[in-house]
Amino acid sequence: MLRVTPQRQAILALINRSNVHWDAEELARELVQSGQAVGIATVYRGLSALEGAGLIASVQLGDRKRYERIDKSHHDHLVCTECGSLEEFVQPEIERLQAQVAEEKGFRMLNHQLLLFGICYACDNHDSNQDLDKGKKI
Amino acid sequence: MLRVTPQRQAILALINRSNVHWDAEELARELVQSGQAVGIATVYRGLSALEGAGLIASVQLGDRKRYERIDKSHHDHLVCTECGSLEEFVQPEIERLQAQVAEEKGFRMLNHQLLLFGICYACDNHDSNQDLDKGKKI
DNA sequence: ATGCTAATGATAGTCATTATCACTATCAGT
DNA sequence: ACTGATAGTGATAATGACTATCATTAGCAT
Repeated sequence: MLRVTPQRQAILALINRSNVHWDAEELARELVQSGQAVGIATVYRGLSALEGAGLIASVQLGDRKRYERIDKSHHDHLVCTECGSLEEFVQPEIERLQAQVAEEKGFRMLNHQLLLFGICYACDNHDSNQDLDKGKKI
Repeated sequence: MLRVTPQRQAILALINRSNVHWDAEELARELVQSGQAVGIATVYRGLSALEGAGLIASVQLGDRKRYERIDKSHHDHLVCTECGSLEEFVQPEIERLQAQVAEEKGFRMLNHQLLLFGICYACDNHDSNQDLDKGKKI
């Protein structure tokens, strides 16, 4: 049922090629620049389909949804509210405790999302830099 | 600067009166029914102001933001993707490990959000009930 | 009581995402 | 390879949650 199209291949390739956390608009812009423009609606549908197929993963950040490549290992995110950057981390013990909580509550956990909001090292140590004020807030 | 108005008192009272996780629309509807109608824009501003003042808390769920009363203790949420219900839980060890991760990364954590998505006990054991299909998906 | 200014509320606007729809492309079965 | 069923595309309209605007109202510091 899920068809392989040039548009989806382009989207998938771009996401798998880097550690960037893309949102639909950024991805569409990048595809235009690389000469393989894809309609914005198709980008949204493609991202949704690829996520459904387990080929990419997503992080819901406020009103925006960002997509990233799939790692071998699940990870969570540190979100800098100054510059919008996402940093990844892995903490197996947290994962284990989450599963344990769900188990205790009779809750069949399918998924989870852990976001730590705050100021990243770079922003915390260079906040005299006025340029950073232009960074997107979350 | 933050003024006390009947509208905000009504909003605060409603949220503090129950364990319900309200969103702006639901709250506005409830206020209309209780005879103290408040403009939808005022509800949004009131919720934001009350959260800023530390009188209520919020959980960002997909595209919607829900508000809840402040407990003595921080808690996280189990989100049922079948019926949309929110269940709360506390796991101090997870909290501690989060702080430790941030510390190690040189990240100044200000806040966090942990959501466990899945099927709650009620939905998991009564999914033959067709009515549940009408439940709002997250 | 008075005035400064925050708050209200009706409504218009914003913005990310989804639906629509005519058309195109994939792919399974011949 | 041909072809039909149907999934995908893309331009654009629609949706829906939230925010801005602005004239008017109302806390609250003095």
